[in-house]
Amino acid sequence: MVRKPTSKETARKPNMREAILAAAEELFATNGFNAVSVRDIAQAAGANPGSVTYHFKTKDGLLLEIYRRHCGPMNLRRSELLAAAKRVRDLQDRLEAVVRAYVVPAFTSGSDLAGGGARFTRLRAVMSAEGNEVARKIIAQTFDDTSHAFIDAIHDSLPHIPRTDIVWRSHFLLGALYYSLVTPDRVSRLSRGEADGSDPANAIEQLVQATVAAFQAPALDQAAPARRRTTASSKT
Amino acid sequence: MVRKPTSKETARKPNMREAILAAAEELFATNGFNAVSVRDIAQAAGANPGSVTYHFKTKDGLLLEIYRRHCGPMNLRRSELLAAAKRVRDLQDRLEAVVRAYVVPAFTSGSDLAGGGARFTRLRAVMSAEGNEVARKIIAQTFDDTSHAFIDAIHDSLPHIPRTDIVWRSHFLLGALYYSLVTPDRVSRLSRGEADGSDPANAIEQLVQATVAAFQAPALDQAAPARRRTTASSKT
DNA sequence: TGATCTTTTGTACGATAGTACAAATCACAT
DNA sequence: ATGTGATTTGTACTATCGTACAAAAGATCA
Repeated sequence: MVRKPTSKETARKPNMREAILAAAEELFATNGFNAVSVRDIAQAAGANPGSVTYHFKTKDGLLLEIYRRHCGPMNLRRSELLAAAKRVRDLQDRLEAVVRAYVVPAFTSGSDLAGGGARFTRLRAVMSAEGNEVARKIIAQTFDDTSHAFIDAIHDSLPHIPRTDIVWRSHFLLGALYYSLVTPDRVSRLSRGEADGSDPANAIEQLVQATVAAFQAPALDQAAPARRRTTASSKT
Repeated sequence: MVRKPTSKETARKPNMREAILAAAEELFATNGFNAVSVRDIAQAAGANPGSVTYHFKTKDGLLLEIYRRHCGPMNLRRSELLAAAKRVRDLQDRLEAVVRAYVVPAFTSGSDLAGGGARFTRLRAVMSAEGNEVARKIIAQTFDDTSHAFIDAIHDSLPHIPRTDIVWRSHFLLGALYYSLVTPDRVSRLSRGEADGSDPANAIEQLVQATVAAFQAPALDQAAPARRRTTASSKT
């Protein structure tokens, strides 16, 4: 039997507010912020443009609410996975577990909260590329703590690597992660159909494997950068 | 003595067309395509909005011309560097040389052509994130050849790694490269000022070092994915 | 049922978008 | 100097943008 909505969550369409949020998330994540109009969002959600104003006041407010809804559950899940990963004894295994704890939630397909989800991660990728102001503020506030926690955990597994190198490499990890979600088709194209860039499990395994190796690379000696052998960097 | 312009390249401002292209490149690369208006570009170039229409007909045409101008010289330079890298005998050294040949041109600071330049690379990153149609077409046409050439070269240095893995890892490389150019300040912030994310030489060394290690990671056995030890991937 | 609060609709307003086009201005060969 | 072709300017048109707001519709409870 279908549950009869108790009080608040009623409307002609069951929870139109959610539909608008989902539509906006999808459209922003695939086309960017400015390319999508409020009318586009309303149409995709089967709503009236005025409804968007009613629920979220402004277009920025809509984006803000998308972030607000995801950040809490996502960081919670990440710190859970991180805590579990940190309990791994073997240093090598722990490193992989930590990386996995960072990567896995970003790829979860669930359109609902809890874990962030691939769509929200892609949204963040696009917003950061566009230099969106609203997103920039939230990210610096919300994600830097998580990032530091992961960097610390990785540093614990690799004590001989300077923190600076860890920061760079985890930055590369996030870039690779973002790009895999933004243009998965490129992988399929370049591999001539042999790999499916849209398959999350595949992407996760590849990303974890490659990233763990990158973290384990020897430290980059900043004091004497000219020491490194440079074979074919000529012809500048 | 200042050269007197011969015939074509004359205007009140020496080559206003170039100024518009440069301004558009800068604005698109930092704010995205739709966030920048033709009037913004004209103002930044010290030109009249009508001038943009005169030279490039449409806003898409302007973006197209930016790509057209860079792609030729950039791919030329890349294949030069790649050819030089492929002549390196030692496999380990060759791999690093190939990666360097891929990375270095993308970071060159010169605002003028020849090498692509960081600004154009950042532009490509933003356009790919936004799913820009004009950019998508050009990229598939122009860059896939270069990408394949690099993938082949890397595969030659790592014969025991399946091509699929190489594709994934070079995809991650491009993502990391893009992200480093999009938000360099994040590196400075997370390293608490110890690293300068905006320093190209620094970024290149870190990226090359990490990427070479990633490429050298053991192959990911796709036939038996459950074989891999999985320590803390529980709690799904 | 009728009162009241929440939500949706429809419409409209000012701002700004991309682009077109005629007039003005320039560089330069004659 | 003057005519000519290339470029720049100024302006205007239409479309669409984000947003506001009053009216309609729905839900809830006395």
